[in-house]
Amino acid sequence: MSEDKSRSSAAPEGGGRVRDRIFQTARELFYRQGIRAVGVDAIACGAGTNKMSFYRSFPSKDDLVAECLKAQVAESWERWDAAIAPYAGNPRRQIEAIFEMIMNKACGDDACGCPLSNAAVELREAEHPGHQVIRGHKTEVRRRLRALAAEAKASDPDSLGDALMLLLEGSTTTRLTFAGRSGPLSNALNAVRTLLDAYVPPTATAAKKRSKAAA
Amino acid sequence: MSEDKSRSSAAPEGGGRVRDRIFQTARELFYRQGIRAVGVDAIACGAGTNKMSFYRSFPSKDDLVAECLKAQVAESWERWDAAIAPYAGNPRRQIEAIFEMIMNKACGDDACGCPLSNAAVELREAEHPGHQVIRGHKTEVRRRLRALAAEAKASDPDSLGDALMLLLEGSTTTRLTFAGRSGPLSNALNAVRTLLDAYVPPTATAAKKRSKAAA
DNA sequence: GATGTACGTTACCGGCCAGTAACATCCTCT
DNA sequence: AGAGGATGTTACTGGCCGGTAACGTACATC
Repeated sequence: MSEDKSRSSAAPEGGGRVRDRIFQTARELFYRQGIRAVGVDAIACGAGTNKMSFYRSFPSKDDLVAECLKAQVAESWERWDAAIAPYAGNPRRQIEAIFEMIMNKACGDDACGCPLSNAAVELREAEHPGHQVIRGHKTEVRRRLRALAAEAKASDPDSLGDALMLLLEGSTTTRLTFAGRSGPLSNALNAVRTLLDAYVPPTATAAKKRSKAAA
Repeated sequence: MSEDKSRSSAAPEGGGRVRDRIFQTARELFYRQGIRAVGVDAIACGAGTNKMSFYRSFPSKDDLVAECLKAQVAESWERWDAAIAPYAGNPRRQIEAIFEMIMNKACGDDACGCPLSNAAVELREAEHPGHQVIRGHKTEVRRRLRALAAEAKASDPDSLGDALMLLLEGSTTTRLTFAGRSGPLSNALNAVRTLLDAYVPPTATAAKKRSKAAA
């Protein structure tokens, strides 16, 4: 009982420790078992509290779901930016880095694909608050991939960007059916590099690598 | 005598009209609203009958789900075979035809992506009877795409086949988030053709097209 | 006319679901 | 010491879930 370690109530309003525990527990359970498969009782219990404390922190399960998706979006962009940061000015390498990051994260050993895409399957009611979160995120992914393709001076940036997005979505999706890297995503990076080679015309800087391969 | 068509007891057990109505209703509702979102009451009611008749035809909802997935697999291969049949001996054209078929079916105007992939998201319990159906289907898709890539004399058939599968899965997945063809799948065929061009070495028969484009 | 079969109807079960009320506790800050 | 806020506890509602029992009805065949 007296085994308490950390105690701080600095959050401005409604934000306490219990809320964070519930939030993290919910994100994990939603991701592992699916949103519809997890009840608020299971979330509260998994967070070491009870349903009453849940409803003191969140107005409803749907609101929690939407908030979890928003947090997922934010974390996703953090990883995205961190992945491409080391290769600023090298859009081709940045694109590869994004896919490497995805391979390790959403397609890793204990991964279950993309939480946003999975949520899009589970939440079919058009009025669910999580819908615009998902759609906004995917739209931004598409925009950024197209922008990177343009920065890489692709012959058709929109086409390349969309192709990369399809590969990305396909990679996370197949992760749910094929365990580990045994599935087609083992060749995802090959596909990315092939598309880059095909869409990005040989420039002066890239010519040396290309001529070297041809020799 | 007992050789009538609609009423014979040729079906081993339980094959009637109500069963078919329930089956078709379930497939439609599962596809549109999701498997977990549809209860047996809604299925029976949608089929113009009641829950009791449901359980006279199917031992459980999970069995019905698995049977729906099996039917989906069978129909999927029918469409696949019908799509590639006109282009026998032309694997490259067959691959394009498959994607065209997918664009019209799983990514059509009123489509909700791939029922099998969606089911993989919703059915996370490892012991669900539908799991092996999904996995078997996706494995066969992968095998056939790789075989087509090999038949097309791709430089790396497995890599091309997997890339095509990722594009395919990505196309159906993005359909749930982007309405109509507004999403990245508008460039799916471009990606397919680009990959085919990149993986399939220019042969004598393909050289004329390629040299024509280069001129 | 008897029988069997397919189907409809009603009622019910236990369990889980999302969500709430009322009350007790404890911690923290003043 | 006292107050207020955050949390735990118990019990509850109403509804839907998957699944079942018992019974009634229509029909077709023999």
